[in-house]
Amino acid sequence: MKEDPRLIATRQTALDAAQKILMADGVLHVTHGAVSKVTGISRSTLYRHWPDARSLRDAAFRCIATPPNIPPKTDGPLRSDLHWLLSVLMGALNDTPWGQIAPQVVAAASTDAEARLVIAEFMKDRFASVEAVFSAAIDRGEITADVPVEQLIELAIAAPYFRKLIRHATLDAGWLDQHVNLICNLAKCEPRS
Amino acid sequence: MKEDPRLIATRQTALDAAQKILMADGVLHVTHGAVSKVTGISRSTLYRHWPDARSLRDAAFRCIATPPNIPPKTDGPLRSDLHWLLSVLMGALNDTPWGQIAPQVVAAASTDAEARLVIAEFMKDRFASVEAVFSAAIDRGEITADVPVEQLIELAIAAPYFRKLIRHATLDAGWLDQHVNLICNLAKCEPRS
DNA sequence: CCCCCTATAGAACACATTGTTGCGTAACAG
DNA sequence: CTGTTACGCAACAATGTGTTCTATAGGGGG
Repeated sequence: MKEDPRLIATRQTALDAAQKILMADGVLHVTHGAVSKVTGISRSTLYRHWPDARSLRDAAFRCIATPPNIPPKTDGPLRSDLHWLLSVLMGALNDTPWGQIAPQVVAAASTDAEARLVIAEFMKDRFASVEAVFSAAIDRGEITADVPVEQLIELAIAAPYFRKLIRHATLDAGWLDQHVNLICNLAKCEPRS
Repeated sequence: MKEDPRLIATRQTALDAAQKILMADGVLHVTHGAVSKVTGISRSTLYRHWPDARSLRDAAFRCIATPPNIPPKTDGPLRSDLHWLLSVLMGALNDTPWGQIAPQVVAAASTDAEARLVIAEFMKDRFASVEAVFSAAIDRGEITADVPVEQLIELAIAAPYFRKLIRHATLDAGWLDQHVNLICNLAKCEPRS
């Protein structure tokens, strides 16, 4: 028993429109009425698919927040691996829908457990990627095992997000170079009590 | 000609209620009707003070976002100064209204220039505080002048905000110790090309 | 102390958004 | 071909938004 093609078509059309509205006008404007106006789909039909405004917004969020796959690279020197990985993250923030809606997900997360989950899973993947890079460096003996990897991962990821979401500063190649330098130095310098 | 005390009283009462609603239920629920219901102030009166929903919400935001004054301390060792300063910032994020509404300001900033301004000014103060600490350390000769101060400031501040707003992780004394250690190490370790 | 000014309360109004319901129609599946 | 199901449409209530009018109560200047 295959799924009714009408269901699929409606869902697809509506979600496409919802995403466009989300990115263009913000979460507040993602509404059954607005999607109906854009797509021509009846409002009651939309309500049948997404019973309330929240579920509609959540659906739009989830569509966009799907993380891009990050092909692993843990073979080169630490600096090289980190640079490549962070450039991917930076690119996602700069050039994908995720970068545009992330602030709104962050805000939603302050009152909404669902949004917190979206972020938590998203970040879990990011942390795992960076962690793999550091682990490989330790295995190679490039850095010692006693460096505070957890903290370095956090700093590595926090900086681009902070610049993008909070400071609204640019994320360009020049900044990335400096950032990677700093993290690498930190990973390789001896802790002084 | 003094200002009518009724104006002042109304504004005060309404803004207090608006702030409570903002923190408890989110920006969406800050509405003339809601404030009216809580305070007993007539809806028409509220509209006379704040002509539309946006101005009411902005007013509530601005009330809360007023930064706490940070008394400067730049006399001790770098580690001590930094620890003290960041503990103040951390405390603000943990225990003041600002920590609760910051996510919503961040989200608003993605589509609203007004909110971007609020954040920019807020961060400008924070950066200046940290910068003063580093400058003093350089003057004392505790660190060399060639450390990338700009980046260190950003890392120092980015980490607590990232943890609080995005990861929703705890900001406790133990974490702060580690964080300060890391930043200090970074400030004092020799760059390796 | 009194009068004028003005802020407030209250009600009525138009309008948009949110969400529900019932019904006729059209499309899909077996 | 027939039963099921999704769709569009219209009507509906409830809430939020914003305006306008009038009556009243409170404060300040003379």
